[in-house]
Amino acid sequence: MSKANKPITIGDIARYAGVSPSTVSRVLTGSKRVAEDKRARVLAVIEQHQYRPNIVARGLVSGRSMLVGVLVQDITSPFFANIVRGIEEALDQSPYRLMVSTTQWRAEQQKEGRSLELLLERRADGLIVVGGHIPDAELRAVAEQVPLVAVARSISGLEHLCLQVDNEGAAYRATRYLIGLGHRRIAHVTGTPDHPDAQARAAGYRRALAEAGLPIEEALIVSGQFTEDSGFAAVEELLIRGERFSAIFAANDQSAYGAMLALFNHGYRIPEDVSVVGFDNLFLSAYTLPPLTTVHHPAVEMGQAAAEGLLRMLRDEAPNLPSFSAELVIRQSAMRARQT
Amino acid sequence: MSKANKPITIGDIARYAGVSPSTVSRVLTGSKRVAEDKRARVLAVIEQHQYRPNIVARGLVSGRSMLVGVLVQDITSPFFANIVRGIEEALDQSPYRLMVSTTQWRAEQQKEGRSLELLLERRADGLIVVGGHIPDAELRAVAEQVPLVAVARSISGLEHLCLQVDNEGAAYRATRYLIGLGHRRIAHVTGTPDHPDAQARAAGYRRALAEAGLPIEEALIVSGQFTEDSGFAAVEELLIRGERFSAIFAANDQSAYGAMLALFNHGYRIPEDVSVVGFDNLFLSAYTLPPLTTVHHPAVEMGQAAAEGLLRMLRDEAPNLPSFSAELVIRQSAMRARQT
DNA sequence: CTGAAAGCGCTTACAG
DNA sequence: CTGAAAGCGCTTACAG
Repeated sequence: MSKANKPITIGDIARYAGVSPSTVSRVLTGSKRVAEDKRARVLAVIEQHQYRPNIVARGLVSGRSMLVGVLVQDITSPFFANIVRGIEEALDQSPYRLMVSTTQWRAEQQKEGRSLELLLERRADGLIVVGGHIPDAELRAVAEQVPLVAVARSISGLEHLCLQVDNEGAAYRATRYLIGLGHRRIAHVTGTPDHPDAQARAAGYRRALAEAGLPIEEALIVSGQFTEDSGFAAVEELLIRGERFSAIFAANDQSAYGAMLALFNHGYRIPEDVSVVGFDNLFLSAYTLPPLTTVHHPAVEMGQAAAEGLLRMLRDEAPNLPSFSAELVIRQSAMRARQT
Repeated sequence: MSKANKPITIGDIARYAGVSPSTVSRVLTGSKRVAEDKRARVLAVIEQHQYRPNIVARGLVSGRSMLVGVLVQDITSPFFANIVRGIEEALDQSPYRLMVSTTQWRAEQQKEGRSLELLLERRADGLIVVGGHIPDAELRAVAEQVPLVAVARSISGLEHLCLQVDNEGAAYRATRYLIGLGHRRIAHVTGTPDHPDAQARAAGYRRALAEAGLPIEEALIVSGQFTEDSGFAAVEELLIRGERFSAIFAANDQSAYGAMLALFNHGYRIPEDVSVVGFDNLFLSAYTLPPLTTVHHPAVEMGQAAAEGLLRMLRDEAPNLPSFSAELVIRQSAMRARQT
């Protein structure tokens, strides 16, 4: 089991090439001119021995780990996974690597903070926070010490470091679309009630109704948790209570999937009997039966933009985060309301 | 933008506490006895200054990075994401952190090797390979240098380091189930043709047919890529060719989703007109319409087991990977064949 | 129990 | 252009 062959060091290379370690270092970093013949000799020896500089040691002297910490709520959620993918793509061109830590399945909030600790302890040069529930104050404190950017969550006081879509506006447009289709009784499955995005989307829903002169019926607003099963349970509840509605606006696609299953189980057809609109446009939403009409949330692009912003901060430039809009993608889960 | 306050070091703590750095180190590592009063003093100063030891420096001395590299084909695929989640859960209890690198979207294979390079360069203490297409030979070479474990892929010659389910057997049982339901013309959407898992599943399908005395019709076997769109295209092709079949066994859930959409678009009902069975039991498969009958692939558990095995290797113990079985989960996408 | 010293593998002024 | 020296922040024998 013992891996006897200890890695070869810069000193070994220097010896083999008949130069000093400093010179080897110089050809490695390209920092200064080195005589052509020596450079060639060093390169040959490196190639021959498959030498790879020890980034850890390099990091000690530079004071940088060349690691970007990513704190993600749940890597298993397709939306967050896409953000991470975007981050990884953007970081690939850079010398930075990704160190990830998941937080969601850590029951208590304290553990979430613990994830942060771990990343910091490892001397991540920068941090990208993806969703999650770490208190704003804590994040503000961290941002004092290390470049930080947040995706899909807001941090009050640090708005310029947060990448988000206009949730309220997008939810407003989604609801308006349903109203335009003639629906008058539109139910809403909210996201996790204390989540800012959930609140913003619910606000957009309410505004659309109000502007159209439609009554806002609290009985049609049921709270979910941004999950499939909570969407399922929410619609079950609506159905059991005997509420009347011809459309549902779900706070995200996952809860829309659950809503659709509840409808299906009760024998309702989508969209003939009830229209459903989601939010996020997960990849799978193009494959539900019927394909889901939803708001496109550009997760991959946001992840990329966040990483690029962080890279900028790492170079001591301004983060300069772009803004993204979320457009409605019309598929087949919503249709014109039947005459009532 | 400059983060002026440079991190405080063990030397600072020593000075403040009036002891030597060695002593501080000793209370930190708990390596040797330290007088109670000094220990208390040091601890107080550490607490007061929020000191966190520099793991990079520590790593230089110990020769370990305390980082586990995870090479994953595609973090965006729910199946792989679940494996990563399992890995993370298992590593959480340990002092190791996760460094991930994705490979799939790097077009050429060379780039996939590059991901490996990057992880090695960072001196990952161990590696977990999740899927992917890095050549076996390359992986065997890497395994010589650093503890390595593979999940959801095989490496010939390194079978004891690979965690896999019995793909052939599970596919066999899934197909048998369909046969038991009275289906005689069962189509198969394969996975990526050169992928071992895809081959094993196709072999299981063929064996079930053969054992039941059913003819194996090559026209009913269409190749997919383990993706939604490839499943869609495969079934489209079947339908356009006018093939007759009453059931489909898809090599994985994602291609089953695509297959279902193609069926839906052509007006076929599931399972009344055609039964569909998938493989993986992704979380979402409980929410498709109708819920998908599929083979449960214990991704999270496999990820955990892989991480635990690696942790064992890191302690110079035998990997001792457990074996997992994949059982059929019966839901509503398959039903008894109609009399023909 | 505890401090001074050496060393982990690199990089970077400092002198030639 | 290039080598010797110092130092990055820690840990670990080595002496007391």
